[in-house]
Amino acid sequence: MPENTDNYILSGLNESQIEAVTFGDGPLLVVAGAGSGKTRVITHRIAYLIERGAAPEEILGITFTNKAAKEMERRVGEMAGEGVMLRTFHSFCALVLRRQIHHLGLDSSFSIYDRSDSLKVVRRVCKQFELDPEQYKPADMLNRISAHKDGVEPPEIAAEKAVSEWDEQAARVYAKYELTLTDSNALDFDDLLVKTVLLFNKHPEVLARYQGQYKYLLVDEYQDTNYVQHLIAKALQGRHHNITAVGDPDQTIYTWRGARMENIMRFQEEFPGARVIKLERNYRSTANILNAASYSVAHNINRHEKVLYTQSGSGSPVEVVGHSGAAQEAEWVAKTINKHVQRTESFPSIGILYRTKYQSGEFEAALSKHGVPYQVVDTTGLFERKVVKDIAAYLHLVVNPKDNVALQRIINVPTRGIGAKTLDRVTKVAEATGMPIMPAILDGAHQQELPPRARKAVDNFVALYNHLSEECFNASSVRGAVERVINETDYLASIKADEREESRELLDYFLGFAEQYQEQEPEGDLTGFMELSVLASDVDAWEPDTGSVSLLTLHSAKGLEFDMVFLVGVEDRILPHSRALEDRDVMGESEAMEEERRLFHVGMTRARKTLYISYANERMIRGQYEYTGESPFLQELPSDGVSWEKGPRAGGFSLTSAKGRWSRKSSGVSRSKKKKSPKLKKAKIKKRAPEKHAANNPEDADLQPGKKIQHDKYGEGTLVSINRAGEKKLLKIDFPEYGVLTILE
DNA sequence: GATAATCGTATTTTT
DNA sequence: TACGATTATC
Repeated sequence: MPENTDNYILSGLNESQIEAVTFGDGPLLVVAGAGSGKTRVITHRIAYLIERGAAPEEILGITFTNKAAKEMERRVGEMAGEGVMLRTFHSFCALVLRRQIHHLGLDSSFSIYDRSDSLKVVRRVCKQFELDPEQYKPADMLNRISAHKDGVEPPEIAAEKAVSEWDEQAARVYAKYELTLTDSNALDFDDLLVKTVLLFNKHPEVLARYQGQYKYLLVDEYQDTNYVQHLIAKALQGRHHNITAVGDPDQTIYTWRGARMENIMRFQEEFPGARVIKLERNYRSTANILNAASYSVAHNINRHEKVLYTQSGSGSPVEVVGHSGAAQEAEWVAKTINKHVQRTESFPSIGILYRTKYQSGEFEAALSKHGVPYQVVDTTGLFERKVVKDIAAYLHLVVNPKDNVALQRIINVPTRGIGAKTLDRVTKVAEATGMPIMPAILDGAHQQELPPRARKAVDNFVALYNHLSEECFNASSVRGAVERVINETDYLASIKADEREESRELLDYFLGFAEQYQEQEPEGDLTGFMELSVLASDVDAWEPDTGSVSLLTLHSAKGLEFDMVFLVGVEDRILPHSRALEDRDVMGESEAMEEERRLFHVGMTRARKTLYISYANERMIRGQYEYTGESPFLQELPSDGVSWEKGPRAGGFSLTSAKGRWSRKSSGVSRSKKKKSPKLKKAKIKKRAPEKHAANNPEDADLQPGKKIQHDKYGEGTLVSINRAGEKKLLKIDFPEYGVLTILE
């Protein structure tokens, strides 16, 4: 290896990292535990390859999110300049398909459907087939379709494989769904991957071109790749065999989306001669944090043994803190942050991590009440808001007139007298002509079929469409095009007065995004912008460490790190989420359960110095207070390096009478008034101090998991969990002699 | 055909 | 709770 490159590319790296960075040609798997510097290895390896003579254009780096791609681009840019292609699988495939999809007989102006678009199609198909929406839930159907696509199984295969009525119906819906998308010249997220594989299979000469171009392929987060993605990676490295995959099986948290840990586990079989390098030294966390996380995830059975070590000090203990309710938990987090800031007079990077999005509300309220700046990293961002989707639909339709979903979305938005009935007729007329709706009405197919009034309305719409097409075509910028659509449709005027301001704000953000897009992609056109608006998420725009606390889900926390982490809501049906508990099998734990545990592990390993884990005994779920209580995962933490603080013992509580029963009085009606601000949830500091009541029932507050309980039949036991069942409570109590029993009280 | 009121169901996680 | 979807009314 060239000696002179060592200093700036290799300095500060440990032995295994250097080995990975300087690995020569051939397949390489880097199994990198949390905090072991895997991103560094990738960026340095790219720099090394370039130093060693590879052209930047010959390198393709695949990341899991656009955000990660951007970050990597920045880091590679600093070390080795520009020109390396860094993208997600989805955006790379979109790029390939825009250029090559004509080989598959499709049109390069295709729309990309997000999940809600796809769901609309599935709903319509289900309705058409007159399927009972109870038994055949569109969302489940779509998940199934997606699973088939992940496995590159076309509808015919799906039908063959069906072993139940449900499977058969799903296959039928799948087939129709595919036809509908093709007619609309649209691809869904999965199609981006699947069509790319098809393209490569059917047209080896196209594949050969990409194989020739990309001599080096590096894939990050390999543990979360699915089958199609694996096929794409395999195809791309087919000529030079220079694939570097980096990942950590313990951080597989997307199996629900088809991620396969086996892609890592069986890497050597798939890529013969592959070298495997493990990165086992953790540079991020204190020993206590690392130890707690490792100990916990070691409870998974389906796992390859991996030992992480650190040379940092033990640090302060991991603190586990219980609370009576979710509001108290949030309050405690806010106060703890303030205390810390006052004591140290500094603002460390802080993350509040939770399992589900809806949990953010309590924290937003508490933080703003205490004047703590925060930002919610919300993935249901700008582009999924109705207002933005409406305007985007016009743009989609201009780019791709066949886009039936877009058309159906806006043909009567703002209302222009084209109701369900007219739309229905128009759809029928279009079907008769064999054309998608917009082309059909542009052709005047509706003229004879509609009553005068409806015809006029449709004619007006056609006129508007033509006008918009022209405007967009003539617009000097992407922003200009978007602006004209907003103006010419008179969209804002149609919004109810009290929501108009908010809509305006959202659209302003959208416009700002268009402008930003153009700055970054001077060559970019409307099609490119529309693509970005579907594939990008708000996480991509989020900037860490800006002197505010970050609120985010465990999933979106992947790959990030904070000085201080609050892992909150670590409760019975929240962290192992209730949905994961459902399919628990009798013999042991389900796959889903293990994934929840990995999620817990991912959360803990985000922390550098301080880790708090907290739970509440009660929280609002679906508008009702429910008992949750300690997560079973907490029992799996090591005793060393973890300190416990049970929730506040509020009020006197008569636990036992002579008969070992406990009395129960009326539970105070608790409520929390939380008016959700309709504004953008991103990066803003709310000033409101909502009323915060909570479950202040002293009895309940004292009935904490972990509490010793005397039972007249079974003796003393430890309360494991509490669930409310109507008027009664279901108590799970661990008795030394009998094990865990469930008692209805 | 548009609007308001009511009803029912969903909340895991995301490219 | 809170949203979307269906229904009732104008």
